[in-house]
Amino acid sequence: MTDFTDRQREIIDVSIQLISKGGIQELTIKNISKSIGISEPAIYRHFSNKMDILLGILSHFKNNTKSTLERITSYEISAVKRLESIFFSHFQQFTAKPAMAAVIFSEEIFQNDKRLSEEVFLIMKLHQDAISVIIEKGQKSGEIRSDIFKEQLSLIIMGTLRLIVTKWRLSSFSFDLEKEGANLWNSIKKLIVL
Amino acid sequence: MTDFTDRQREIIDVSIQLISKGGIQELTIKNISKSIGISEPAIYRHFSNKMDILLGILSHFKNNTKSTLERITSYEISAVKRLESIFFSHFQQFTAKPAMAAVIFSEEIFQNDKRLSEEVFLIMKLHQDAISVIIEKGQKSGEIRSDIFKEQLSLIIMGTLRLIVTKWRLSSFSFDLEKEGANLWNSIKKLIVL
Amino acid sequence: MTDFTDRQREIIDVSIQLISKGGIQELTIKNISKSIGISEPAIYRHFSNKMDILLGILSHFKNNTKSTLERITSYEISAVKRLESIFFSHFQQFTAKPAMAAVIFSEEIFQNDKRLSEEVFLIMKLHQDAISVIIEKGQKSGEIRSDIFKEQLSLIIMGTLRLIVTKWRLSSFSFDLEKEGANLWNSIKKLIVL
Amino acid sequence: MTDFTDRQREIIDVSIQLISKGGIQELTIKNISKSIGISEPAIYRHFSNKMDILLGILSHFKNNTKSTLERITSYEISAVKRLESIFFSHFQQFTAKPAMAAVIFSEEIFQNDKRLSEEVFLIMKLHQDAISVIIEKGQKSGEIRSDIFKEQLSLIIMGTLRLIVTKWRLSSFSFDLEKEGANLWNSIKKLIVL
DNA sequence: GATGAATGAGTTTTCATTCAT
DNA sequence: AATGAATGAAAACTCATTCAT
Repeated sequence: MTDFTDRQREIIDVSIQLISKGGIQELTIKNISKSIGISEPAIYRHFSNKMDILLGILSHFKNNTKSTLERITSYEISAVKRLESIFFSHFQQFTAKPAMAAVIFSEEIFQNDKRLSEEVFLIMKLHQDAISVIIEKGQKSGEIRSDIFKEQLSLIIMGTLRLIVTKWRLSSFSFDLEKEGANLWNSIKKLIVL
Repeated sequence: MTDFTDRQREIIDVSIQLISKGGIQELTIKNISKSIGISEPAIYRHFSNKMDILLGILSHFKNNTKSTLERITSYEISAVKRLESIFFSHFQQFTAKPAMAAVIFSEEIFQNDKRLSEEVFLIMKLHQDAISVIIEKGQKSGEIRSDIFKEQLSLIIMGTLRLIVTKWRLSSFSFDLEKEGANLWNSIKKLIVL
Repeated sequence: MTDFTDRQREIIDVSIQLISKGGIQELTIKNISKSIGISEPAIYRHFSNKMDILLGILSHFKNNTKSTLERITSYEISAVKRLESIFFSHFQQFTAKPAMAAVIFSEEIFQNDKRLSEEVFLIMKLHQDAISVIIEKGQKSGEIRSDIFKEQLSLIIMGTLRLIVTKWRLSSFSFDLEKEGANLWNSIKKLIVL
Repeated sequence: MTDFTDRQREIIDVSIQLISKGGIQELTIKNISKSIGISEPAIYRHFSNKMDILLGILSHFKNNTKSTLERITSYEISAVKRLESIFFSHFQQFTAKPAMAAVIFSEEIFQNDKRLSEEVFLIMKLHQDAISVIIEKGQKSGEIRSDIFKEQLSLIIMGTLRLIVTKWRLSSFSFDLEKEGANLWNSIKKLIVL
């Protein structure tokens, strides 16, 4: 749970935007420094190298994921409502920071280094485990259908969520993600509740 | 429907493998030429620049997609069987050429150029339209439930397909994609058939 | 005969160690400050720039050389004993501070600046003149053979001394310099005394 | 016994000159390329990195040393003449290529990497072993005095040789190395022959 | 005395591409 | 169809130094 300084947060933020705009190829120290308005060497006062910036991005995502999931888990609501909350909180976050959408589901960006890809895998598992646990409870309480394994239901839910976000991004954010997402969720609900 | 020479096909193939291994950062003329065993300038005999290689990759994917979809559309089978065929033919292809799995769903790779991202968008739409059409037919014939829009069903199906492939890749191809994919498809079937 | 503050002496000391470890390339303000445990700008409170640190090192060597030579010259002993004292006092100093051995005979380190290389030349001359004077006395008193010019004898003595120190250093100080040096000196004595 | 291309030999040559002029700090890819008159990246066609250039320099020295020593060993001459040949051939080489003198005895230059320092150590040992063997023969044949160990005599000879070369270099090559060297050798001869 | 933040100039190295052969 | 040699541009990173606090 690393604590970042203001400048570090700024660098992470700008980096996410750069990746979102043109892929990792766009994430250069020059581009970061230009975006912030400081010199290139100044970046190295705040992160000892580029890898550390990428790890910073992932750490930021992980903290985000953790606190969102913890918040939702703390609510006293039904399983389906819980899943809905996860769905909707993602859409809210992406609408607020569209750049995040381009990076958080792009495992490819982080695949060229073990430490990075492991971290990505961990974040993915965090989501999946949380969703699986919720589904399991829903299945036990009779809220959610039990004729399909919870792992598969969680795959279907997450996959759908990811794809609509990807489409939203590829369409240059041309539709209302929160609205379309809500519609989509209603359809998923129809499929999984008893 | 560009026709590629043997060498061009070789370059495209090797390029897909390189991207699969380490992201686009790994796709350099040097790496391509080293993998093939020819000199760097030799690459330029076959593609006039790097962009053309990337376009070549996408053209290859598009041709693949088209012929697969055409083949499946030509069969006289039910809508559900058709969807299943699309699912399974993907899993077969990825199992045969795992590198493809890392590239075909990675829109981020091609996002830094308009011609590339448009091409990516087109391939995605090709799939989606085909699936939508099939679902529509299935809904009309009473095979598939009609209380959910075909666009949404197609999103759910494609999203799930994509995510299991991504997981397979991130796990370093550590499970049997064809088997797990078949299981998953059975679950999806339960959800969408009447 | 500059007087150094404690901090300045510390910086000079640490600098010698750094050069000893990895050549001048290792002597950076960052490395100095890290070794001491203060910030980089803090170094500039004590030396106005890097050149001044290098001059400080040489000044330190010069003071050392001078006082050693003066001390030895003050003794009322024979010429041969005097030469032996110079030899042995070097070995003692290097054994106590091995890092010095790597720097004091490395004229190359200081060659890229006139002020530095002149200073180096001067220190070398200090040694040589002292040795020459002693040899001359020894030759006049009949202690040392006179069929070889004092300049050449001094070259032979100093060259041998330097080389054994270099070998000691290149062997990572793996033998007892004082012992081996004493043996070597006995052999030299055989060569030069009548 | 690596074979170098013309360009590689040129790079090695220029590198030795640069180091001679201003120490390793002067040996930058920029300076090399500027001296030769090609671009910086062009250097990398001929050496894959800077380390390889340094290894190239040492390989050059090693080959030189080996062939010189082999040549001298092949002559049917007395031990003393042999030593003299080694002495004189060094002085000839340095007079022809003064830059070499600044690099070949500067172990410090190569100390920041294991592979380099090991290679330096090896070259030094090559010389020393050759001289030791010659001295041993001379002692057996009664040519050279036997009351001093051959290792020590070799140290004295090599140390003296090195120091006069260093002085020649520090004096900006201001005296005739071959002449002064010859005088010095005559004095050494007086010391070691019976 | 000391530090956090910053910078201009420079380091090694890689990249896509060109050209003469 | 292929290669050896080369290059301009740019990459990540380091260095000595400055300045406000």
